[in-house]
Amino acid sequence: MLTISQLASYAGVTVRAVRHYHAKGLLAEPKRDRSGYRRYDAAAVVELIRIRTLADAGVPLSRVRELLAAGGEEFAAAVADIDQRLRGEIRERQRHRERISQLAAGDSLALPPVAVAYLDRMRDFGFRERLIEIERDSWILIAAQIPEQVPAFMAIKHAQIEHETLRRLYLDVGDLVDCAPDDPRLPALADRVADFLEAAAAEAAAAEEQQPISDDLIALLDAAFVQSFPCATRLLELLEERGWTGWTNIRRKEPEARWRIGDRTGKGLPDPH
Amino acid sequence: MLTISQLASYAGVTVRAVRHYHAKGLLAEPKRDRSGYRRYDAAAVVELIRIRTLADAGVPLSRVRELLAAGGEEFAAAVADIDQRLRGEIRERQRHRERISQLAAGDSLALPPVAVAYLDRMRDFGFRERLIEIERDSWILIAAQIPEQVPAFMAIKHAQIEHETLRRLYLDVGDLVDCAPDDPRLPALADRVADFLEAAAAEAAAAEEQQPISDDLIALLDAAFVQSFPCATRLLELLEERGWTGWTNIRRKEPEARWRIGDRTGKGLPDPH
DNA sequence: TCCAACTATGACCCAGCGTCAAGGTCAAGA
DNA sequence: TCTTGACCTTGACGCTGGGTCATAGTTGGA
Repeated sequence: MLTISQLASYAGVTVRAVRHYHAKGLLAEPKRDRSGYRRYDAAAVVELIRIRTLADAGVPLSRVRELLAAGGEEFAAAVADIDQRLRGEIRERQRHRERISQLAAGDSLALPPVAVAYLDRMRDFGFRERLIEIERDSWILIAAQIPEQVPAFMAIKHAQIEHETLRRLYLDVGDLVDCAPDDPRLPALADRVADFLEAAAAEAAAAEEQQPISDDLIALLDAAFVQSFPCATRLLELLEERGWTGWTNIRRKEPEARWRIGDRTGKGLPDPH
Repeated sequence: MLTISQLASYAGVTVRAVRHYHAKGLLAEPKRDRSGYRRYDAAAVVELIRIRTLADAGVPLSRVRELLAAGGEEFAAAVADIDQRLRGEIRERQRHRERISQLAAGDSLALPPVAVAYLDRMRDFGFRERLIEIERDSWILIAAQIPEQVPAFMAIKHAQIEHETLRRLYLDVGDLVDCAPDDPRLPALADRVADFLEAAAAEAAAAEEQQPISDDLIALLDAAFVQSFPCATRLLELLEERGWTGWTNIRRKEPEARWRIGDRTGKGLPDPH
């Protein structure tokens, strides 16, 4: 008669595994000797090897019993099932490999290549790194919500950044990214933004109407902007004085505002569902 | 400010996952409102999306923090590491697929094709199914211990089974597989076995010396034989009377026997290590 | 005011064992 | 005979990535 460690070593498994199989009901508990030790016969070795053979072939322990008892057809069906699971797991890892290599290639997480290209273009033009990070985070949010619309928006953004007047305006916004709310340059900047919007109002409105974004996302993006840009609240106030409201989706102020940027009460961010 | 479910749905994860990331220290706990509810800002959404992006690429959570903080080089190194792990997991599943398909092809678990062929040959010759099962179990044990020697032994067995006199002897052993220990045919069978051994002694000894098997394995195989063959003990006794000892490795009885077949005291099966 | 939907914490669950912990047993050497 | 080291026993926690209750407090709209 064999002790548990002899049994285990004959079958090439650990003692712990044998006990585990007992606990799972895969291997019958043998009789005990007078001191309570398990004592096995040769048949137990054969059974344990059969269990291991299945387990080593990727059969989950929960199905081992079924397969040990199965005849040809059931066995084949179960094997087909397990093989399908294995293929699924392989495909999953392969997708993971693709994704992770893309992450390693791009310099920024969770962004499509077009967006990374846009951020690089901003660097080319000498935008401040802080502002680029704010942009990056905005696009992470957008890509997470409406990934299919990102290319269209990126096309607009690329056009905008190549537009000299607009680019200078952006650059100047970037220069004030860390300024205090009472910075004297803010009102002048607000004037320029308002002037530009007046000049390009029709054009901008048309572009924005093309792809409507949900209010939720706009509110989230505005909130992100305000949080990472200390004097943003002040700038938005100045713009409101000049008849414009919002930032992500800036538009002429209407008589009654339905939501406000920087609103921290939660009203501006209803459940997106 | 966002509630946890709003945060979760913006990032496309479950509330439970968010709390799990808090518990793991991946996502900073936000401030609470007066009722103890977590309140998030837009930056938390970005951070959560970054975490999900990594997790969705197969990065284990335990490494996510490291990768979020990593610069280009460290990131690349970590990615290479993770990719290697993924490849290993893929290879493992592929091996599993191979093994399991082999199991589905062969009619018996844990046996190499040569052994399956031998068992089929036994069926051709009309051996009893019980005896075939005993053979199968023996070969499972052998294949588990010394897989590399199985083909050599199988060659011997194939030769033996094609040898008519020997085959008839085996067949008659098989016919007595379920007999009682006092069956009158047993002594006659023992005589025939002894006679055959006398005649083929030199030959058999030479064949067995070729590939020595460990005493442990021989004892295990003999024990398996005795357990599944009720009158085996009696048959072995009769053979001992005729000057032969053992079964798996049957040989002339020596003046002092170092181990005995069917010995249930454990002495015959020392730790194989 | 009530109810549905949310939030909080805590705990158990899955696989397949590895790894202590704490104590009992056994065989052999001094 | 005592000791020592190698076994044996059960029980419990750990890992991964959360899912799924359970119980209780909160919120918001009708």
